Amino acid sequence: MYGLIDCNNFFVSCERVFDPRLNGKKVVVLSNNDGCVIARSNEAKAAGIPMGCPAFKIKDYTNPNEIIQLSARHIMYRDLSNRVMNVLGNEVGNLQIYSVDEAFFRLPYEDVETSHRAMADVVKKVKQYVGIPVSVGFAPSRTLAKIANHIAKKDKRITDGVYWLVRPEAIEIILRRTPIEDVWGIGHRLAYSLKSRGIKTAADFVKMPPSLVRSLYSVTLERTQRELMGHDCQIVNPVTIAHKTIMTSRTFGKIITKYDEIADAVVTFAEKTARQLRDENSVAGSIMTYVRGDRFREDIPFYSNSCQLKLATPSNDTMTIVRQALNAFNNIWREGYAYRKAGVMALDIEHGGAIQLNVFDLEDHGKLRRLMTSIDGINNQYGTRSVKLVPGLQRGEWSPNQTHINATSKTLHFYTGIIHS
DNA sequence: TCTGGGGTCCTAGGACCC
DNA sequence: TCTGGGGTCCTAGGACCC
Repeated sequence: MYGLIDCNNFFVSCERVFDPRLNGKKVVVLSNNDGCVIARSNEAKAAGIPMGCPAFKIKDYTNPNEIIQLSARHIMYRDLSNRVMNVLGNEVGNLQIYSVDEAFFRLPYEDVETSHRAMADVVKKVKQYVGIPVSVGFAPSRTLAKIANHIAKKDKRITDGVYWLVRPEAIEIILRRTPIEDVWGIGHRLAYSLKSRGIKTAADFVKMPPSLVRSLYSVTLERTQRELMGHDCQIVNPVTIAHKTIMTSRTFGKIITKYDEIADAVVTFAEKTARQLRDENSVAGSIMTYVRGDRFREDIPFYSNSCQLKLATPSNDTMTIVRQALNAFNNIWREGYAYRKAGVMALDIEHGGAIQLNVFDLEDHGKLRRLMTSIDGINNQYGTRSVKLVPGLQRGEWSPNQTHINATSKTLHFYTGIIHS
């Protein structure tokens, strides 16, 4: 039996914690570049604004004067997420944190009654201590727990935020009411394909012969099907285990054409990637840099490319990562194109092995001098602003737009400074 | 005017080897 | 002119998730 706890409208709920005036209003939180909608209050959902809606299309759905648009503050969301997970972790073991706003766990007690009371209590405590509304769904598999959680959120008859989807007859009824595209693991491509075969609901899907599902599609989809039948297929790889890739990328706030300005972004992304590697006690075996133009502009030539380079020795050292990211960038840089996005990715990651030398371990002056010599060398080669030993993202020409930071919660200045982690 | 960022897994196909 | 069969490894790309 699996439980899934999921925060309701998480980013919007976070904003409301610090600004109660947002309660009852149509509120949306926008993606990094104020690009599109990544969280909606119930009121905004009721107005018909879809997830992922580009910000400039919001007016197609509702009077723009009635809706509050906010730039995302991911550092603050991460902070509140940790607090939610702490409250939850005190109550249940085997917590698998799946994303910033949801976690799976095993039945906390032997019997259903006690488990239900315990979880209803957790829902209350999270609201009371952290200020975030959450819902809990229980079911025999994680895919069904997703559906159960959805019901816990939607069904008005559920007043304590906890819903059990366990009895086979109940599961059957619910699957009949679940559109195929609402099943976890079935995106719009698969939903489109399945519908063309007459599979419209989760119940239709479960009736397909599993061997057919596998031969027509994949083992992944067959696992989803078995999960819907109530079998636990371990389809989740919780994010709490070590990362296999680490990426830092941004869409620029405007089109960038100059080498130095993009190199500045690449260096910044590489610094952050290296820092995260060290935070996770990992080293990367290779580094990839990519650049791309503006995919929505048809009036200018589009260019997109990437280059992956191995490191001589797996490393998490800022200097090493930055240098290789710039090497990769130099391989793909083309003069005369308009760039809108760049990113740096660490791959072939190894964990927990021998700790590599990194710049923050360098204490004696000889090492430090050699380090600075290296920095100078790189700066000479790539431009004076190439290397900065300041962790975190800098403000450059490429910086994303964030024009909707909620100014009313001024005490949160701390959260609004630099781009999110 | 304006369309995010950061992940995972699976598969097909090519390179290479014996 | 002829030119097998079977295996592994790697990569690119496509699908999905929040």
